[in-house]
Amino acid sequence: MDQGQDQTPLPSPTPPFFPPLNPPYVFTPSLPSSSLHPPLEPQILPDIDWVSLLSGQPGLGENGPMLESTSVIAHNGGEEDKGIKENNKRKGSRMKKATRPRFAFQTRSADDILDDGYRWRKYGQKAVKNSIYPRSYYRCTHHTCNVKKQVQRLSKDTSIVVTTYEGIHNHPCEKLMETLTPLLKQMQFLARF
DNA sequence: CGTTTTTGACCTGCGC
DNA sequence: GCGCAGGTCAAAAACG
Repeated sequence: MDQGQDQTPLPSPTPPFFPPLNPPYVFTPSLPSSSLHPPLEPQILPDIDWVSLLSGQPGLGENGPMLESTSVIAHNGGEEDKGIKENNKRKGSRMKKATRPRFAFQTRSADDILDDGYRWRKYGQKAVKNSIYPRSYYRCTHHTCNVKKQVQRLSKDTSIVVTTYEGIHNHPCEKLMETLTPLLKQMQFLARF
């Protein structure tokens, strides 16, 4: 099932998603380009315990010590990934050893699904303890790409969606290419004169 | 009819 | 060892 993606060299240091870049990131709002939701006021959110969040520790969360916070928000396979490594130390074929980079950010949005330019297929949904909202699991639909993301709405502040990306896309952003291709063609055409 | 979503079952790690 | 929680699989259903 898994295909040894771990050895895949990272194509670039660029985060696997668009557009969040520098954590802690408050991305407001993030809505599909086609949607017509009224814009929401940008707002600085309270700190979150990203260590717990990113390492998949129990208590992801919305309750408890979560607000004690730290600035660690992106994981790149370094020391901070202990939790992930432990979590993936499995013998089954479906597990990876995983030192995959993980990034998480919050979005104040009415939509759970952010339009980040990539296509995702949902492969699971789980009820989360102490949360009225389930967590959804998505995988990039590109056949050679193994990037995953988790999406969960905070029950504490229902306007906030926490999205966690895991892995790096090894292919261009489809939507970006869609936009750029006609432009490139036009440039090539003009370049002939 | 191909693709995506839904959802229950299964697997694993962790705490007690 | 047991139960719980998180993550994934995979068959069936839904959708375009």
